[in-house]
Amino acid sequence: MSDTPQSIAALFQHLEARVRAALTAAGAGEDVSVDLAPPPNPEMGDLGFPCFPLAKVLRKAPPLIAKDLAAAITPDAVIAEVGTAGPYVNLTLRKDSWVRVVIGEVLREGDRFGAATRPEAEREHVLVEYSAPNTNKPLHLGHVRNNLLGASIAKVLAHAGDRVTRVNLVNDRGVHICKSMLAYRNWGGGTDPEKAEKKGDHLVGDFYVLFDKYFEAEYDAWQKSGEGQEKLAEWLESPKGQGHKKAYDKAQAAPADKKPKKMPKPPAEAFFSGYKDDYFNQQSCLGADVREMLRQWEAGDDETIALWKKLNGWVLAGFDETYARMGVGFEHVQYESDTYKLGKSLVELGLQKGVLNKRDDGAVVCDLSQVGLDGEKVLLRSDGTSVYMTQDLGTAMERVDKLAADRLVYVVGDEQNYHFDVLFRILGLLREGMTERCYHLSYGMIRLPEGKMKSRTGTVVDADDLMDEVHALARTETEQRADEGKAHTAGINDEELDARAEVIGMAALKYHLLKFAPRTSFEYDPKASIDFLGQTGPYCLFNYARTRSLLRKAGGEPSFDAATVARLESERELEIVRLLSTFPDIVARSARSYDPSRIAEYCFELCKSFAFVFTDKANHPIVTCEDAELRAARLMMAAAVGQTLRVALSLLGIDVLEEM
RNA sequence: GCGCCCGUAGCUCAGUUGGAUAGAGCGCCGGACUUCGAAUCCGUAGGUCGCAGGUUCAAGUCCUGCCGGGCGCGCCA
Repeated sequence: MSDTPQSIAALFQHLEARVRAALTAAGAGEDVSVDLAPPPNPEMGDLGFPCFPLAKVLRKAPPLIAKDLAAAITPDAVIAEVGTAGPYVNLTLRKDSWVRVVIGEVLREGDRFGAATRPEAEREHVLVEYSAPNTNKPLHLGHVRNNLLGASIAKVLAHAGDRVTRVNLVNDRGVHICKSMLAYRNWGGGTDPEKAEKKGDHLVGDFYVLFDKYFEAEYDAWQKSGEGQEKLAEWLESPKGQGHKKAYDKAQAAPADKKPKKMPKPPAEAFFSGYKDDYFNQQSCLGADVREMLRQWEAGDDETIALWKKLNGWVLAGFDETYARMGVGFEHVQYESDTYKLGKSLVELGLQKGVLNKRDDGAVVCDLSQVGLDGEKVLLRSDGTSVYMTQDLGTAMERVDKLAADRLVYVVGDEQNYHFDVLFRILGLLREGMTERCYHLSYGMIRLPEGKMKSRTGTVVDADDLMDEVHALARTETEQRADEGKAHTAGINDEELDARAEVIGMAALKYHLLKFAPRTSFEYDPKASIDFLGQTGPYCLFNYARTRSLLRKAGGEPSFDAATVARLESERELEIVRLLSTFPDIVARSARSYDPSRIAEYCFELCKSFAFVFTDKANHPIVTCEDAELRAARLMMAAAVGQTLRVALSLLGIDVLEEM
């Protein structure tokens, strides 16, 4: 009795040890896992486990084993009762010590609640790379998901006990950057963000679109030219062209109910859309200009570098504004213009180790059959230049060696799944154990009702516009409530109104994008993203505000008292306590599975459970409770809910409001 | 053609190392504002978990095949 656990973790450990002891006494081996989970019905108990796996070892019927085990686990300072339900053993906890430990820990730990504490030596250094924007156009909805996901998982990992470094690898060089630069030089007329009254990233993005417009016109004209028609005719005669024509004719001739889902394009259209990249690289004047510009950039041409620096400066300044508003940041920012040459020395190492080999044409490749994949991957072109994969290999190795990272997490869309699979496996070839250190936090694309987002054609949801939009909606909502005299908005000034609208709008957006598991791809519904009803950010904020309102009315934060808090004993109150007790485990699971949506889900569950008690004024009065001791206990509970909610929401990057 | 991911309520999605009666939001329908904040709360209805086999004491979860959808498979990034 003297060894009553003083923390949630100790309490669970104690329970597991009691169960383990009973299992061992019954003759089960150490390998049988103890898996305590709440029974489907609270009347059965608080935690239970099935005895099926023991049947083989003990050679007895599961219900009999359950009976024996239940008898072997005697009540103690935390276990009130042990019962069985068929093959299940169920523990009922002593509610007083249970409530005392849980609420006590929440209020004692404050913003550290749910955080894993481990010795410094055991903390791993995790590097989270996210955002990784191209400096040729502004950020869009896809980047928003990436940024929110990356920023959130970084916070979750840190809370779960890792040492986290957030890294941005800015893609600031290459053909696509030169397209914007060329368009600006040709048709920009010396404009700048100030003259154009436009954020720098948007201004540069306009030139990227402009380049594409000119290029399309050029390509269009070429298609009608003799040379274009000649190429088309050549293709139509080729086996590939013939094959396509056959498929096209067949689809055309098919009866209406047997048409294929995806109609093949008319032959000419199919050829020209497929030939676009070849045209850009072979015939296009603009393409040649862009390549020449890239060549000059690599040669360090003063004028080109100056232009590059000017445009990149504008874009990065624009990004900084967007990042700041989203509440995301980085400890390290790397630029590809600095890192793109990394990896070449690794290729040497790989050749020495014999895991890479030089092909007859001079290219250095990795035979992927070594790692269970098909084909080979080129790491150095025959002209000796490196590819994207080579840079990634070099960057990864450098992060491990120079930044002393134990683990590398890459937040990148799922269209690059294969790339990272290959990358991690080749890293493993170059150095033992590297594969296991890497994780690709892959996430699904967000589709628009019109289909896929394409920045060149302008069918994008711009990040800045999106934030303006959610802000405006939250503002309208808040004003409306002020007018109706409902909300706590009477007499607040415009500045405060705006600040609240920003928090509420961003909460709606962030929650909406983080509540889906990362791998889930979904269609972007503008209405749902700013929804305030149901499982949403504003709903969570609202319930947090309710807890704060209670404490204000009661005259401030309650001080914890173990004897008093034990007065919480209704089923609904105990459900809240149970939920609070699981938060540390939720954080750990979220970190382990790299999935912030578990935190989002948890926030909602906790809110719902609190709202149930909060609105049950007949049976659960809080501030108005006449029993002073019970009132104090419930205020502690409200404080604990608010505290936990604030921590959980902060892991999603969501700020809270005292009033809304 | 090959590889990976997905298919769960009308819609959008959860579902832990396989465990007890598969959940939530939205929508629908029906209730609840003289009382701590109705941006709320409670309740009802809604399921052959894509299909067919298999493994297991136990399968939405694991294996195989098929159907349907997405993504990828370059000396691009």
